[in-house]
Amino acid sequence: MPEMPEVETIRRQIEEKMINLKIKSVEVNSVRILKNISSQEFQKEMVNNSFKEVIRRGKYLIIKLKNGKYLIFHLKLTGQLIYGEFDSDSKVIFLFENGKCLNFKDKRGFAELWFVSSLQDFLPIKKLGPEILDKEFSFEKFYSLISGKKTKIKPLLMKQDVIAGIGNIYSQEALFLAGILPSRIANQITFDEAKKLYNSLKEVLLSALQYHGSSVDTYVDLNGEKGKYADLLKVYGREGQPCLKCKTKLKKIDLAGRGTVFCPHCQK
DNA sequence: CGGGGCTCCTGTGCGC
DNA sequence: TGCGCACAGGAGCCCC
Repeated sequence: MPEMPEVETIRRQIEEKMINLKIKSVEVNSVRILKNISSQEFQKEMVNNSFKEVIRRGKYLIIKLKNGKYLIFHLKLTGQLIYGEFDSDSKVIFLFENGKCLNFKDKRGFAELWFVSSLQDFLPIKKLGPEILDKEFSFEKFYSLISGKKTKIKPLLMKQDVIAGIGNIYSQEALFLAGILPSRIANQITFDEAKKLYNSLKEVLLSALQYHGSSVDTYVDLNGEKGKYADLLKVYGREGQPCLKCKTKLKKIDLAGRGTVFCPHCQK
C-alpha cells in the first residue's frame, strides 16, 4: 500500500518532471474522487494553472499551484499517479500543453483529491503527527510518543496523528527488524527496545525510499514502474514461510483489523 | 479519551 | 472448470 516511501517517490518524480507545465484541461471521470469541489469548478480552477511546488506530509501529496492554491492527493489503497499518455481509465486526468497527461487512477475507489485555498484549513494534515525522517525528529521524541500509551505497538505506529506516514507494511517490517512482537503494549516496551524500534523504522523507511517503495499490490511510481522493495520485505506477505533469520514458520494475526505477520521466535 | 469494530470499495485468488 | 465468496486495507466514524 502506498505509505511514506511510495508517496515520497512520486513527490520527487513530480518535482523533477512536472513543475511549471501549463495545464490545458482536466477531465474528471468520477463523482466521488473530488472531495470538496464540483467537477466544473475544479476544471475552471485548473485551466492555465501549473504546479509550483510538491510537498508531502505523511501519506498526503500536496501540490502548490501557480495561483497559490493547493491540490491534495491521497492514494489510500490502490491510487496511482502516472505521468504519460492519456489514459481514459483514470478518475482524473490532467492534460498538459506538452501533450502529456497526469493520470490519477484508482481501482478501489478510496483515493481522494482535495482542492483548498490554504493548508491551514485542511484538518487531516493539521492533525498529523511528526515524520520519522524529519531532521527535527529524534529518539527522545519518539520515546515520548510511545512510552505512555496502552495501545499495542503495531496499531500505534500506524496512527497518523501519532506518527505520520507509516502503514501496514513498514510497521510490520520495522517490528521484525527490531525483534519486537506487534502485539506488545507500547508502554511495556523498554528504553533499549524503543531505541531499536526507532532505528529500525528509520532503516526500513530509508531503504524502501532507495528502492522506490514496495509494489505488493497496485502501487507504481510516476512512470508506471513498480517499486523494487517488495522483494526485500522480510515478513509482510510471507505468512507460513520460514523466517529469514531463524527458519521458524512466520505467523499471521489480526491486529485492529489488519493482517500482521511476525516471527514468533525472533520477535519478543 | 482511548480503543475496538465497522464502513467505504472492487479486484484477486482460493476452495468447493 | 467455473462460480461465489472471503479477503485485502487507509482512515474516518461511531460507540462503549
